[in-house]
Amino acid sequence: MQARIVMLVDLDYFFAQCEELRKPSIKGKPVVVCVYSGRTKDSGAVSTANYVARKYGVTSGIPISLAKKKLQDVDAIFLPVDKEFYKEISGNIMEILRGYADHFEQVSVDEAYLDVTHRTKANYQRAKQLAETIKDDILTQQQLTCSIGVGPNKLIAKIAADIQKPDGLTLVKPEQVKRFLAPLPVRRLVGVGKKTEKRLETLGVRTVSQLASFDVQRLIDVFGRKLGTYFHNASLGFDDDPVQEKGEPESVSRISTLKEDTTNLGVILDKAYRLCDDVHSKLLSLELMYRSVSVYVVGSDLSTHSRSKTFENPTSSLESFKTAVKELFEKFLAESDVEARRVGVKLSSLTKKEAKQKQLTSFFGGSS
DNA sequence: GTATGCTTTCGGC
DNA sequence: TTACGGCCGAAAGCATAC
Repeated sequence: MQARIVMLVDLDYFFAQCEELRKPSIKGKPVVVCVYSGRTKDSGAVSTANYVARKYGVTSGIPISLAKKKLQDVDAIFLPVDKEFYKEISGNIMEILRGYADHFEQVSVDEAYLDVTHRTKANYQRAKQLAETIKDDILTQQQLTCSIGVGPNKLIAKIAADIQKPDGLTLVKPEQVKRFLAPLPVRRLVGVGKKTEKRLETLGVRTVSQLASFDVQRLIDVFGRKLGTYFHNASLGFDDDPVQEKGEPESVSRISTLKEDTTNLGVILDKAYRLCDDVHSKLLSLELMYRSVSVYVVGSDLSTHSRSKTFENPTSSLESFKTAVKELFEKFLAESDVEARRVGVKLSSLTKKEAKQKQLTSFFGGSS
């Protein structure tokens, strides 16, 4: 593949920044955006907090009550998440970003990759100017800040964007890649999770530079050809994954907290079937069919569990969905004594609802 | 023996 | 003192296919 220039644009503390936008008077105060579960007044978790709140140790995922404790003597703002509002703002920004890219890929509500090779003539000076223009434009049009990483591929752009934030801009030119990556822990590479980190550590590999000098054949022996080759390439900063528009989602799910912990199938199904209706209507609006059904349980001890089943053929039936959900929860309750705190349902192995199935049916079904 | 697919769990945002 | 969401895709661990 020819030399590319890829950017990752990451909107800073996105949900909290959206709230500052809606109500500028809260700027400068700690802003904590929360998902309230509705169980008790303050049950729930922190989704995002602005940097003022982060100074007090309030970060994503901590319990709301803990966040309140950390901010007890401070004039802090606690707000419930308003996803629709954030999506609307995200949509505006993604539209702006798309206009600056040869190829565009939105990866989440607040992140997108831009391949800008052509319009910068593969020149980093121009790429830096373009990134500054993008930051200005987002600030002018939406009054939001972002952090941008620029590099020869998605792997480098992503890691670069994390170097300076909020309101950061980090360029890593091809000739800088090696020194940029060398000191990083292997954990920073996409594809290296906790287990893989451990396995690499037993091989004496902790940093990317150690990975880079590790024998490829041994990596392949340990991790298999696909993964071994990938690790080797990543350690050298090679990544040919193209920037391209995401197709359809791979799964559609909903999860919700119960009023009280329970092992009662009826109570669980009452909640789960309503989640099924939501997920199914989402499925139809996307014109997709599913082949796999999963259920989740988060136990009273916050342990997570799931069960799933995969059908022979894709379908879009709500009845089959609910029947499968019932079977899966029955199965789960029969083989576990976990009390359910939260329950969820998921459809996956999604495919476009189209002529393909019909062709198969008419081919095999003949006269019908 | 490796690749692929399915199931379950993990972790980032 | 404890405290605890919702969603997604990645990771991990098997089972089975090639």
